[in-house]
Order: sequence, then C-alpha cells, then structure tokens
Amino acid sequence: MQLDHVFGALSDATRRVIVMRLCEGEASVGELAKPFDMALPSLMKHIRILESSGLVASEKIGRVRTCTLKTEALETIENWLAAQRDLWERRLDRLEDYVEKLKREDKPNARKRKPR
Amino acid sequence: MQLDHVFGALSDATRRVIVMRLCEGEASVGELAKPFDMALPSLMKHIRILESSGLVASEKIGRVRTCTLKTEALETIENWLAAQRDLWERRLDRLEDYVEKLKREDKPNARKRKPR
DNA sequence: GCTATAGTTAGCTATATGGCTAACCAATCA
DNA sequence: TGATTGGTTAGCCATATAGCTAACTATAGC
Repeated sequence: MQLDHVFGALSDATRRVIVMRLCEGEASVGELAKPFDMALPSLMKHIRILESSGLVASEKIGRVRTCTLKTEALETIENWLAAQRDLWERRLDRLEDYVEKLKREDKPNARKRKPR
Repeated sequence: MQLDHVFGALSDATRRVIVMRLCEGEASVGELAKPFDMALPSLMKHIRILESSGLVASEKIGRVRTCTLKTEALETIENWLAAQRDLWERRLDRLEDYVEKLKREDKPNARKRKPR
C-alpha cells in the first residue's frame, strides 16, 4: 500500500519542510535546498523519496527541475485519519469503555469478556 | 519534534492495523498479535515503537500488558495536515483571484501555466 | 567557445527497522 | 508444586535511511 510510503515520507523533518514550502507553490530543487545546510545529493534523495511516495511531482526543463505538491497524497492520509477518528469517536459514544472501567473498579479481579 | 516518530510509526501496515484495533478499545499484547502471522517479539517491537511515538500507552497488570490508543498523537498530525491544507488552499484562492483579475482586465494573451 | 550554474551519479558510512529463534521470567491454574 | 500462559530479553540478519564527498553532465550566459 502506498500509505506506507506517504507516512514514511512525512516522518522526516526535512521532507516536511519541503512539503510545506511546496504548499505555497512550485519550486526548483535549488530553491528547495536553500533553507538547509545539506549537500545537494542528500537533498535530492529526499526529493526522490517524496516523489516515489506520490507526494511530489517534478519536471525538468532545461537544467532546472521544478517540483510541485500532489495534494491527493496528503488527502489520502487525511482520509485514513478521519476513518480512525470515526472509529474511536463512535466507541466513545457507545461509552462502553466507561462502563467497562466501572466494572473493573467494582470488582478488580474479575476476568471478563471484552466489549463488542 | 515527535511528529517524526508519529508519522514514522504509522508508516508500517502492521502498526496501522494495531492502531485501528485500538481505536475500538484497549487490548492485550496477545490479542493485538492474533491477526498477524508473526513472532511475538517482532510484534512487541512494533508496540514499543508505537509507545515511543506516543501513539499508544500500555500498562502491565499481572502478566497481561494492556495497550490503549492515545488519540492526541493522531490529533497532532491531523493538525499538521490541516495546517498544510490551509496553506495550499489559501494559495489556490490567491491564484483564483489572480485569474479572475486577468479576466476582468480582459487580457487576451494571458496564457498561464495551469495551477496545481 | 568557455565558464558558471543546476542537477545527477556513484559510492562510502553509520544507524534504524523489521523480521527471526532461543532462552528466560513471572503470574496463574490444576 | 509443577505446568501453562503471556510477555520479555538477547542476539542475529537483511534491508533501508540519512548523510557525506568526488566527479560528472548538461544547459545558460557572456
């Protein structure tokens, strides 16, 4: 699944900064590199990782490679998160957790079946 | 920042399944392990990673370790995503305004590269 | 045509991740 | 008490990341 790669790509601060920059609009590799005290090849690796995760696309024109953000990838994980939130909120709504806790506090050594 | 670790923790399918499971309520290590064809120690590593990322907390009572989801960690990255979305949408708005302006000014040669 | 600019390729290192087995506690249960 | 259950520790291995330098290619500018 590509969720792996999108989350993986975002697990690095450098790459998150790049993504943030690209939110503002496209940029060349050199431009993206400026904020960092890092050798170009290292930065290029990050860009490749961002590309292979689907978060960034790039096109080389002349000697300049221009990168753009692909917001769909971010939306993919927004959706995943929303799904989880849905699950846990639904659970909280049912309040079963609370009830379980009460039971536990009542008879601390009681072994019991799980909710659901 | 711990964003690194939260995104990192979620970049693995096994750990995402664990998180999904915990959205439904707490669970023991053994319970979490069931869906996987994986040695326990391997699974424990995942749990540790989830813990050190702040996504999961656990407590050992008797010989059973019970894990719970810490939704704040998920909210942290929801927030980060929301911030990025804000940036890029604001930019698209500006772009739209600009295009509108061009139209109003009736510039027939206003060929621009497309947004995105 | 020469030079500076913008990336790229190749190859090295160190650390982290993801998986395994084997052996080892420590609570329960019979 | 002794066996079973539920985790844990300790190592081993393979692969992936994150960084570097050095050297190379290819366009743009003068």
